[in-house]
Amino acid sequence: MRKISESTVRRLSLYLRFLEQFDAQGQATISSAELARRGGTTSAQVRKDLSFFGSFGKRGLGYSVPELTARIRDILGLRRTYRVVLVGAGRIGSALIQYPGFRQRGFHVRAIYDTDPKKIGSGWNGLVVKDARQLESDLAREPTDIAIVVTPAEAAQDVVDRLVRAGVKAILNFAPAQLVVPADVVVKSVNMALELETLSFALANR
Amino acid sequence: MRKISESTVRRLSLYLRFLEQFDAQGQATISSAELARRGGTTSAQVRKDLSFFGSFGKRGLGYSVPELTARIRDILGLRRTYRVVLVGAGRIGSALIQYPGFRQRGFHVRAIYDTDPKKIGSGWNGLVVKDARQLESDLAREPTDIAIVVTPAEAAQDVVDRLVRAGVKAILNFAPAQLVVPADVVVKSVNMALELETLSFALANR
DNA sequence: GTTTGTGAAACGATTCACAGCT
DNA sequence: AGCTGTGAATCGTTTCACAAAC
Repeated sequence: MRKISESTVRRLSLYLRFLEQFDAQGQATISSAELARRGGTTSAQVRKDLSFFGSFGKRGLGYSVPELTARIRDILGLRRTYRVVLVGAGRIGSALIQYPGFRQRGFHVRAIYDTDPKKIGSGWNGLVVKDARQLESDLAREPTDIAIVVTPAEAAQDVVDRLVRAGVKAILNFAPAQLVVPADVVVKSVNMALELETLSFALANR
Repeated sequence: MRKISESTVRRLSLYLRFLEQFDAQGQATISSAELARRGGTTSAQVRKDLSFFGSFGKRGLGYSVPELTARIRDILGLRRTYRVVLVGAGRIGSALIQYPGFRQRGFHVRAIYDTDPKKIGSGWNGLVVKDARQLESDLAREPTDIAIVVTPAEAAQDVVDRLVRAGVKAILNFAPAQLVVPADVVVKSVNMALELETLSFALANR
């Protein structure tokens, strides 16, 4: 497939959220202009984003809400569910695991790992924290799509290496570390301090 | 000042983190090539990023680690500390407030607000959760730079409107909602479900 | 000899504008 | 008449490549 930019993918996710809202309100069709208004972009951008994947609209009419919803779900790979494991049973992990948005969209957290003996064995939202040493044997038994890494920065690269060796192809990283992975593994890093720094930059430069 | 792109600012944050590490190791100088290697970019990109703000290096030698560190801190507005308030005393807020990276970089969470009577008055990492109705009067007394919004999606726009009216100029938003603010207010949204969807897209399109 | 700083070139993303369907 | 789909034009960002500084 032609190379799709990250911004296009992020906008598709946004459009999907709006489409779900319109669908819930029973609205049958929607124009690119209306989607653009909601998403803070332009109608041409919406049409261009969609055009990479096909032509889903009707000229003069707009897009069928249920159809476009289904198409975008398809494009984003949201028809199936994903097995997710969480490495690091700290506060951020704890918050993430209970975030309803994950489950709603088919991301099922199936195991939590930590190295701290005090945490191992404790219950966590219906799951028991497992010993991180079990990671390899568990993943061999239960192939897993996505790992969320919430370890301290020092531990992150080692954990990621082990996850990659065990066949994990997608990693969401919250550790403030720059991770190295093979080309066929995709990493998305979320770094809170960095987000705040874009704000302080904006405040300082006005 | 000339318009600086968001990607440049994010990279500067990254460089800063690396510089701090090099500084801790007592390294005196660093080349754009070495910074690039660590940050997963190119030396030309590093030099271009810095060139928007001045020329900080010595040809043939590289950059003085302490000097460049100081310059980037300056650029990012990290010389001063920031008063931060948190709106929404849920799990994500709880995790964020204890994240040491914030305090280390001068972002001081000074108050937490919620509307839930069961949460109001409870202790939270040395702070007491306050009634969200106090927001306006508190902000009038203690001007605040940054607000972190961790409310449910439905409540977010209302909270943001009140924050903006009270003079807050920068908002870090974790609620899965598209927020509308005046042009002089900067909003940075972090949306976990959207991050995961970029991963599922990558997994689906290989 | 090494590495910066920076115009110029290449690339990529967004916006324009309009022909083509409904 | 209204709105999509899409080449072409525009705009912004990254990479190249080299003169200048050390």
